Amino acid sequence: MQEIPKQFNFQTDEEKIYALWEKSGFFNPDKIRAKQKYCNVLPPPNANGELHLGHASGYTVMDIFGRYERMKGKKVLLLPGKDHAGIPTQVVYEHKIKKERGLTRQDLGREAFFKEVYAFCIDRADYMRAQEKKIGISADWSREKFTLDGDVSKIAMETFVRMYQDGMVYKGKRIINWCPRCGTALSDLEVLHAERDAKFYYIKYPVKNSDEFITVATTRPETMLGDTAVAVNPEDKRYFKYIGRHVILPLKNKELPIIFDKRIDKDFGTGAVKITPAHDPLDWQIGQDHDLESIQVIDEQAEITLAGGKYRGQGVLQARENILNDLKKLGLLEKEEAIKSNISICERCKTTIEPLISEQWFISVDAEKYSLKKEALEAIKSGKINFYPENFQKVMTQWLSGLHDWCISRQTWWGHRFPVWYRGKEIYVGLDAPKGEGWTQDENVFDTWFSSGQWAYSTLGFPKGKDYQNFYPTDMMIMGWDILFFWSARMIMLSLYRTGKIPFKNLYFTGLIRDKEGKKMSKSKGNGIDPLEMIKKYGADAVRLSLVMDVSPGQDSRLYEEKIEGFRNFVTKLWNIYRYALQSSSKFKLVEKISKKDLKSLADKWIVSELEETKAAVSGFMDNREISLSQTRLRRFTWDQLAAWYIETNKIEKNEKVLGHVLHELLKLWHPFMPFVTEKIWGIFEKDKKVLMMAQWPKVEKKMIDAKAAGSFAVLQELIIKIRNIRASYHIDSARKIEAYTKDIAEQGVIEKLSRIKIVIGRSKEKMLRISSKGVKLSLDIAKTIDVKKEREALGKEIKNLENLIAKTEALSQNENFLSKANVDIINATNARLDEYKQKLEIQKELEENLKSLA
RNA sequence: GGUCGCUUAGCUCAGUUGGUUAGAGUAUCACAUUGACAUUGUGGGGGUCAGUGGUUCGAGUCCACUAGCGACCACCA
Repeated sequence: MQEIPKQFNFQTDEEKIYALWEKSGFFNPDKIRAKQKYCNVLPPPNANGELHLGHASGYTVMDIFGRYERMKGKKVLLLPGKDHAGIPTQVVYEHKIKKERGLTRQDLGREAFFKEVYAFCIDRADYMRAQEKKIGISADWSREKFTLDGDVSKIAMETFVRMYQDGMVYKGKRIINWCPRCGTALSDLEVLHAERDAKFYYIKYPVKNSDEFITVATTRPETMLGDTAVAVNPEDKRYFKYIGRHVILPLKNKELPIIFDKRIDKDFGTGAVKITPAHDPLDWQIGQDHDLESIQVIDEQAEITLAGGKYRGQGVLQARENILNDLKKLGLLEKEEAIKSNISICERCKTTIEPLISEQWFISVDAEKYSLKKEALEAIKSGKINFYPENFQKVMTQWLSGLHDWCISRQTWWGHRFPVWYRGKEIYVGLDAPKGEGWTQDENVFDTWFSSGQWAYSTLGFPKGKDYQNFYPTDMMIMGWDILFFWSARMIMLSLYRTGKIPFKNLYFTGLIRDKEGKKMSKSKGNGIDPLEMIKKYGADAVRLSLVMDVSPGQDSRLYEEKIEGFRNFVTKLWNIYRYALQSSSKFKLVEKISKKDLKSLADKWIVSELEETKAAVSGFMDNREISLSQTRLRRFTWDQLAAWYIETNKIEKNEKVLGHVLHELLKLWHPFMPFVTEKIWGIFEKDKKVLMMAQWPKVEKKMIDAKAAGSFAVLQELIIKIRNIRASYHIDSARKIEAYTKDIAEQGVIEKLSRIKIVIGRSKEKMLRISSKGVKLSLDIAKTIDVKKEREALGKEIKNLENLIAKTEALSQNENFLSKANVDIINATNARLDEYKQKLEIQKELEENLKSLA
């Protein structure tokens, strides 16, 4: 007998198993001989931190599909990478040098800063890679990419150059979102909105040549320094009399035109709005349309500019206070009102965004020569990309439809610097610096999503690389829904433009992992769960299961330690099934193939039949990307059928070959979900074979499906459960063997053992409790122990239930509409069901008679 | 304002193209047990599938509306 520990020792074994897989070489698709291919370019995590649950959950899904496809005999490439993650990484590193050395990036200078951050990222990447391996992802590390790698960068740059040549990028002065803390422009997507308590200030603007006033309401009085008009709705009768007239801007004594624009809501505030084109997106638009001057009064540090006169140099909040005081002195502040207001904040640092006019680079999403927007919409509409869940297709379509030009220049240092050079009024856009003297390179770097948006093909060596030829378009892309717009939409647009093809055939969204209360996990709240700590405590397999089981795509899920613990117990259960097998016989081994001849007992036929049904169901679910359903089905087979019933019968009527076969197939079926424990067990049994990871996914043997055996076994189970039930409700000592009489019975041994009774063949004595399932009857010698009244009540309830069912089913089976419209299979099944109910009813009535006789 | 979700057992969630008497995990209660099982086994209780209406022979599943919750997008001067 082999000695094997009571549970899987994941703490020491996981690392060895991962090393074994790496050594086997099969993470690398070049080592796999197969015609069919499967590729998933993995989303690169930001190379500035730690592996968190979001990564863990995504990787688990990616790995499950990857391992499944590999076992199905495909050349599988899971291509890992890291993202330089422009702004977030810069923010992290700036904090670091401030804290550790008291330095700013300016102290270091651009070049030195970049070098340091680069080294930092490489170091973090090593650290994170080790973490990624812990979750078990079967990625080809030899192909790992970084967004700043030369080849990857070059492709991204080329795309920019081409787009420039195709008239799809332009540089222009526009109102943009400015983060004063990060010191850069941001795209609309990088701006969040938050509701804050604010004040609405009503300010009186004197009307020129009169003693009247027009009152405007604003939450940002400091911007009035840059006002260039007051606008009202053209249908607002209150202001008709001011057509063609002017107001005087207080504090600056400047004449402002009164303009009419239908974008002004006459029911909001006073219906009159101060227009500051330089510091408000809507005002900017109105300013453009009415040819208004833009006066920048707030600078990039969120301080008042020279144009702000005496308020120059003050921070916006300080200026606001001073301006309000001055207005009060002049009697021009009519009133203040507390309101809730939506403000824009920086996604990364939560600083209030200052909208201001700035010269930036933009991608035109709807250019004349090539419309990124239209092409993407069309590709999605054509259904070339399968969305999981499907409704995210709508979300994507809607977002694309309303897409504006995308600001891609960032005034940070960490990232791809624009391949643009200037000399006087000359501009040069190209991959390499232009020849000649006096050129200076554009200071900006690309929005990080511009390079990651090209990840699907830039990592594969577009356009000539072997991987690109082999694996593009990729098969699968998996990400959290929170980066749907940031990433997947941009990947679709940029890939279509650059390669003419969709980047991936399937787009699968995972939900967010929340805490037990459904709250978002975050460092500041301290409610986060560290996946690595959990792996250490419960094992990677348990963590994997807890992240994907009973979870559906795109739907958020909650995670808490008890849940992981439950899955750890399941891993232990699986382990012990194999431990039992090993201990049951010194010769036990896994069996690859069996034939019908090997099936001896009813239980053998039943379990093999169930195995085949399970294989078919699991494969079907997996092909539909239904991870959770696959697992649920497998779990039921493993625990409720195999462990609870078959192994119990196997203790009575051993059939090592059948058990060995079932366990052989079971390991394969579980492997994509629980790679470590299954590989470990496989290694114990199949020392000389290649790794389980490369074993062939089970094929369904239809001829082994045996409905008759399944039916007979169900009868057996019913009888046994009935006896157990009686024992439980009357607390009959488990040691007491109830005597049972019957004329003739199959599977006597199994019934006796599993329900702890002693069967005597022969006529039953008087006053015995009868039980029955289908045609099988047993008389139990416990008439004295039971409460006849209680049993009759229970039986009565059951009889009534059956009668109701029969009435309902009978009505259905005779309904003409049903007969003419329903599918034949359904009709047959309904009739069969009806017969079954009737049979059952008959049995119950017999039992009722029996009970009456006992009273 | 627009869009998209969610609402199923005490809790956390599944529910595959509409078709058995709606499931699992967990919790709880009773009994048993250290026998492959960091426990496990057996059994019980627990749901008018948010509500209303519709389509259908048949609705947890499809449609409409309502309510509550959530998210996203836009805008809020």
